[in-house]
Amino acid sequence: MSLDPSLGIPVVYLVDDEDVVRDALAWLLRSRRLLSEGFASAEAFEAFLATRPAPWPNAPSCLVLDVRMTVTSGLVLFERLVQRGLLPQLPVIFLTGHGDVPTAVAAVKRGAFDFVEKPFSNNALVDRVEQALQMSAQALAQRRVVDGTARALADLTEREREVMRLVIEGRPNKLIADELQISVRTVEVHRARVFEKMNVKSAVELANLLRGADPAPERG
Amino acid sequence: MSLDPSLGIPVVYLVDDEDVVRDALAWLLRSRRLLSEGFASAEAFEAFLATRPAPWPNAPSCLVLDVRMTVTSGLVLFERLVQRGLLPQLPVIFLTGHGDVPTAVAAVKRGAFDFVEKPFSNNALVDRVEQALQMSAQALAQRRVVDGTARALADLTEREREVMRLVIEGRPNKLIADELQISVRTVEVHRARVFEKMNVKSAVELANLLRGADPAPERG
DNA sequence: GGCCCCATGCGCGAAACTGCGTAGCCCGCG
DNA sequence: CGCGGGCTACGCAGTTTCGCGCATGGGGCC
Repeated sequence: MSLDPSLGIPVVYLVDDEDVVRDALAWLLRSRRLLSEGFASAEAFEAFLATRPAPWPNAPSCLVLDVRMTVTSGLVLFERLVQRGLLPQLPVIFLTGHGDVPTAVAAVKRGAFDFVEKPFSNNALVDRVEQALQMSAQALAQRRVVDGTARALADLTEREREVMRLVIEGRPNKLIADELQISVRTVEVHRARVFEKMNVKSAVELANLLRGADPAPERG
Repeated sequence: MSLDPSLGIPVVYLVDDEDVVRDALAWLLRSRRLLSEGFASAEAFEAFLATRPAPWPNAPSCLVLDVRMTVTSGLVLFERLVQRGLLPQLPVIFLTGHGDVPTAVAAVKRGAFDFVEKPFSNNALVDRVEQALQMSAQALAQRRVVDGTARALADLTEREREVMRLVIEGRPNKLIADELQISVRTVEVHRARVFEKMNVKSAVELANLLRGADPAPERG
């Protein structure tokens, strides 16, 4: 496997309230040439998050998270990360001492990357971490594309968006003009501007561009 | 929640080698007005599958599957169903007596709809079954669309597909003609035939149609 | 009063769509 | 063998749509 270097150096975040665990993990990861950063509580990690600029992470990252912690449980922190939409870019690997099937199943269904019981095999864990980083890299690349089109989209005029909507439904200018109660010429102007701003040359390209730019549904 | 009646009556398949469990589940489901069908082994269920016509299921269905069974484990059967691509249309709810986190996590990550420990709450299980049926119904509806376009696609000539490919890349007829070393007129003919066979009126509609007709990637 | 957005008109050339007709090729059917 | 039918390919002509430049005008906003 190989990570796109343009995405930056991968980082593994460790959140566990036991110093020894964090230290052991940090040592393990370091021995495999993986950079890590430790936090002793969910609060500490969230405080760290608050200092990060908006589009975060920008480097492939993953979170190794202890389920049971004092003050705030790993599950709660996880849920907050889900809410913030950080999941795809920051895959979460749970660590737990006490195997609890319903919790594990719920976490995975909710989008956790993995759920590992302690004690764990060093090899296996590092493998999972690397797979998580891989997924993060993919998500970051994907996000770049989506953000790009989203920014272009935001730059459109209201009218232009309106015209665009009808264009990507496949309607000819004439019908669009009719529907919006404006002249064909005006539609053409808007259409041209949309193509220009979205950096495409045809309606089909525009449609193709917009297909990848919307999220997928959830599961039960 | 409501199921599309055009999809047929929902069926819950029960695979468990213990008669009492099957009977209890059948009774439970029946009391909630859900049709079920029991199988005493993975083999029995697969034999049943073999008697089914190719596009199956055609009614919303789900499988309640015991993990531990003699002869063939539920996990093995599950894996075979995954291989056959039955998962989306036939969500699988695992039942297990012995909580095993790694197994549960692996199953869910592999696409199992749920993983429930015995003993379970009747209410909760029926809820999950109904959600699974709901998902199945969605998957079936989705499959219909995909199959429809796939059939139409298969009805195209080789040349027509070729032209179509370039059309949905957004290229004008002129360039397509150039690329295929044929006259513009011929391209127009093919293009028109493609639109006719695919039952669309514009290139954008065609692109939109083909977008939904391909599967999604996997997870680690 | 510039500046931007929206809207429109006119006109030209290019591209697209359609109908009608032609034609070679291959293949199966009687 | 001849004939119809499907596939591919092309031309001509007419209509429609598109793309674009040029010009005009009104309504906000700083």
